[in-house]
Amino acid sequence: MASTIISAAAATAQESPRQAQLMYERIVASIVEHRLQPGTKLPEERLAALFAVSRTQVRIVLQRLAHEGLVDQQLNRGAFVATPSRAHTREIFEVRHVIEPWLVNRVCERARGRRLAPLRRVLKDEQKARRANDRHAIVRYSGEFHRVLAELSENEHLTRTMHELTAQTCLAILLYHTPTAVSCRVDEHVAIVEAIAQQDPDRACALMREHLEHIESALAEEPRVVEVDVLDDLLETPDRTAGPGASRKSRHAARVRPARKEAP
Amino acid sequence: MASTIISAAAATAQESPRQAQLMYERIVASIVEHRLQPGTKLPEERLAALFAVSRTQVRIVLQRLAHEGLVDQQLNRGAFVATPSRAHTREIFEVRHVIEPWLVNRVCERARGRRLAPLRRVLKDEQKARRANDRHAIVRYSGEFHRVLAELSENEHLTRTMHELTAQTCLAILLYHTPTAVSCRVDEHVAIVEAIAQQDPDRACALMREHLEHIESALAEEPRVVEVDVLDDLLETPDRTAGPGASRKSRHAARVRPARKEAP
DNA sequence: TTGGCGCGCTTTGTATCCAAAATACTAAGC
DNA sequence: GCTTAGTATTTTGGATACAAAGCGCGCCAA
Repeated sequence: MASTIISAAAATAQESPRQAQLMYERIVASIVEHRLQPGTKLPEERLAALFAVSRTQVRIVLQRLAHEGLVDQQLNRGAFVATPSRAHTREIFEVRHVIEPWLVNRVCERARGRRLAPLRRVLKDEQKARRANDRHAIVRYSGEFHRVLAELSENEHLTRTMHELTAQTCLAILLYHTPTAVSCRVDEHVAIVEAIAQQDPDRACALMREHLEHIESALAEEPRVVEVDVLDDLLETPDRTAGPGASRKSRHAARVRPARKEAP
Repeated sequence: MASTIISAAAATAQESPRQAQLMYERIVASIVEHRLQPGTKLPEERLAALFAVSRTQVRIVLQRLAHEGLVDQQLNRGAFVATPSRAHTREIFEVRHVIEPWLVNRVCERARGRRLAPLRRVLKDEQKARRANDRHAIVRYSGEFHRVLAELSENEHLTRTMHELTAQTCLAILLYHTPTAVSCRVDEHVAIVEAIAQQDPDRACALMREHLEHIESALAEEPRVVEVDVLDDLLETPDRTAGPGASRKSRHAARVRPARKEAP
């Protein structure tokens, strides 16, 4: 309803791709911030209505998300937020173990002094979020740290890859996170940046490796059951100018994905 | 014409996605085998006719190829076989330098003895292609070697990544290859497998690093101008049962991408 | 009461249609 | 003769309409 108004005027020009891009970013953000649960169904019509675009645009975005491993498209059944298996999660961390120490090394070489500013900024945001106890922001900035690190490597390909990996990691954490363990301790991020700033690549790499191991070791073997609602939350994030009245939660309950049927 | 007949009967069932998958594989194969030149335009209607599918299917496949970095989609202008810049090419090799030594290590640990058979098979095919002086097959198997290596790592994510990287490397080689240099010397592949078989990870890694450096150092700074035709070749590969009459080359000349207009 | 089966509704998959943009062509002017 | 502007054609972008598959509900039977 509100969303319809937004783009009613813009519907004439090529505003569609803009809205679609927005939809993409909103979905990714929602996944990363743990506001969209793994397994949540993403019905095309529903998304089309939410973002005031045609199903064509929805499908393009869903295909992209599927390629990035954030969405699972099932034939004739629709798209669901990905539910990474434990094996898949292990692979994700395996890849991160390959890439991230290298990233740290590279950033040590290339980004001295002022160029580390973006990293420091994320640390600050992360700490702020932690003080405010804003769970959504905490998990977002935790991942953001790794993404910014990738950006500093100035390798576009790895940056994209890390974008995908961190987002998938967020899903894995949500699924396998044990209630007691803390996901991503900020002091470890701080220590890594310190080591980089001191031009100590070996130490920085070691810290990164430890850090990744800490995150992974905090994961349980069995996925916990997640309660599902959401989808309307997608509209919240962007313009928080809309006022608090808009943020009623879980109006429509979205179905979670049932057990997938195996090859018949 | 001929292609129309092929799928006329199958058009009823959900044969479309099958044909689309075929189209995807055929295009990738053509790129990898240097039968499709970088910059070649891929007109939707044309592909639709060639593979007897609707434009819808073509667009899905093109989007996928774009995401994999093999195709460059330009707004309102269409899809072109990617033309990786020199900078992009450097990135590709950077990533391969990160991943492949690790792959070698992993394969040393996991794949002993009989499990190396797939690698040995590729080596054999590669040597055969070399003896037959079949340029298309040579370049295909050269890349295949690295892909199979990734598969042996049993990490799906890295396997997919290597699939993309090797294909992109093929494009880069075609673009920047200096006429004198040989792209990928088979004896280096053999040596790597030997080192793996002897459970000598350090040596295997070193050889892989050298190998990658050799490939990269054979590239020129400036892209060479490539003559363009093709597109009909896409139909050749699959059923070579069709007889020699069908393989007339370069019937329609496909336009190469003109200089892209920068942000206006 | 419960389990299976069939029917109707919902949602997805696909093709086609229309509009807009770019390219190619033609003709006029310098 | 070459360049340039205007026009026609081709090609892409996007939405919609239609067909097929899935899913839930209710009914019937055990």
